[in-house]
Amino acid sequence: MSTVQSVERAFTILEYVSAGASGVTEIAGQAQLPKSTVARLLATLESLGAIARVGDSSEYRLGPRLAELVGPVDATVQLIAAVRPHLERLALQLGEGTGFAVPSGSTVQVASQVDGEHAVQVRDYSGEMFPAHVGAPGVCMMAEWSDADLDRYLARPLAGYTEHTVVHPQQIRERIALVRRDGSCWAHEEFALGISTVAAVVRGPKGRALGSLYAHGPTYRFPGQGDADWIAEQIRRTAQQVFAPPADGGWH
Amino acid sequence: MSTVQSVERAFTILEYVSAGASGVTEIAGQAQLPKSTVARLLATLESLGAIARVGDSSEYRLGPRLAELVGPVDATVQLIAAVRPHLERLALQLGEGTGFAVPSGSTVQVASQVDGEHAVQVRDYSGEMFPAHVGAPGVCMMAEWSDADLDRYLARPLAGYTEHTVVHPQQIRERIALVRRDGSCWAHEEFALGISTVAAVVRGPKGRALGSLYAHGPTYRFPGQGDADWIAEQIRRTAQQVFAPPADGGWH
DNA sequence: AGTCCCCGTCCCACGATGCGGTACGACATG
DNA sequence: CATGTCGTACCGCATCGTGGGACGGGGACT
Repeated sequence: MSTVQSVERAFTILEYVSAGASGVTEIAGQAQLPKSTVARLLATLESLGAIARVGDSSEYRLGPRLAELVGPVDATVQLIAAVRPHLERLALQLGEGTGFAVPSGSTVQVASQVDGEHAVQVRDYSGEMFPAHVGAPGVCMMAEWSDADLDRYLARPLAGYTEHTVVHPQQIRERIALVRRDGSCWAHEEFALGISTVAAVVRGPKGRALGSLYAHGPTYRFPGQGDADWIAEQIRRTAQQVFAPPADGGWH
Repeated sequence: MSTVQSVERAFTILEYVSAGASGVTEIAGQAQLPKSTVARLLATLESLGAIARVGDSSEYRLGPRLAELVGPVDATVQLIAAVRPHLERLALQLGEGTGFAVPSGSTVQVASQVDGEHAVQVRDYSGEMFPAHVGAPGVCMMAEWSDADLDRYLARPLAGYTEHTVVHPQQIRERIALVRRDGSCWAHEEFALGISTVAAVVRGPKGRALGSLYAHGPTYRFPGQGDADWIAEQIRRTAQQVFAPPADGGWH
């Protein structure tokens, strides 16, 4: 079936506005459309609430309407609330800090963090975002990506946060293969010197990966000698418990 | 300037899909449009990723594209991260539990909660949602609404969670007037028996209300005798500190 | 098994709507 | 003051979107 050109153009304009383009002429240039066409589509999107002008200017930003349609904030807040008791229990069990990161495009964002019991701690990263390849939580999320998404991500230059950050695409692919096999991932001093992290994904009731649950600590004591496998097992086990199915084996 | 009918229709369809309507015929009926028109617009939205079919069926759901455009999860997670140290400090200062609620349509959702020091505590409400009129945080958010939004909300039957919940529209209007004057709000045993809450809104750098910061405790000890005004002052002061402007008086 | 009903898809004729060029006023800059 | 750029409004045109209707598929019912 054919599609509607005007609607496709409207979404193109929304993408440019979302990406920061803000005036009629700028958007027309980027979208390769006549100004009058862009102006008319902008007026339509504005009347719908999909975009809004900034004050009296001719600069546009996304408006409230799309957020109203999507409404995902509630789900993420509930997810964080559901995960946090597990983070607290795990922090007591391991004696180290724990955290939960949610995917956000090709980054992951630290959504919740619980301190361990030691005086020497990992600082609070709550709210901060990292490229997906930088550290165990993100690599665990990447293991859930399609091949196409992974290829696209690895085709671009990747930032190294420390000299230990794995940035070579082939090495990233290999460790993703390991994550897919083992269900968890260790990273040492990759997003910050002196910090080690082990992560596993939290899956929702329907099996979709919602984020990564992890523990971290100073590399000099975490993991303790011979503890890495046991700690990884606790991480995987805790991640599975967040949305554990009933004992009869499944959801209906 | 004129607007583009096809784009308006596409958004109408998105609203019906978002609200749960799922098939061509159902949406056509609700939107009062011919089936072929709806089918073509659905096909366009599907090709854009704005909606997606559920498996091989003809049921539609919102697709990932809109969430990608909006991307508000990051902002809320960052907001929660920004607020939490203030909640922790305030909980220590007051000796009672504190919390932060974000607006979600005509409800408010408890986004973060910190326990007080007492053995007798308010239980964890993290993630839970309440109608805006039920309790201090929501009433503070309502004080930010336009008159039209307020009229619309008050025109419908309002749930009472306890016999103390204020559900009479005129009384709600009066207390909103008080919030607008005083900048904070007390509520006693309105969303749950035995719990008192005092709240004030947290404003972003540009003055927009982002959510409500509050303290709560068992009504028998909170507030202490003669403490209500002082506690309210601490709540307002803490709320203002979350995004305090520089000392020169403003943002530029 | 046959019939009926409803759904979603597709096709096509038609004209309404969207397109895009252009002019103009407002504003910023030198 | 001159110039350049922007956003808006207008208008002629024809392309694109509309909507009626046919059709095949699938499910329900007898």
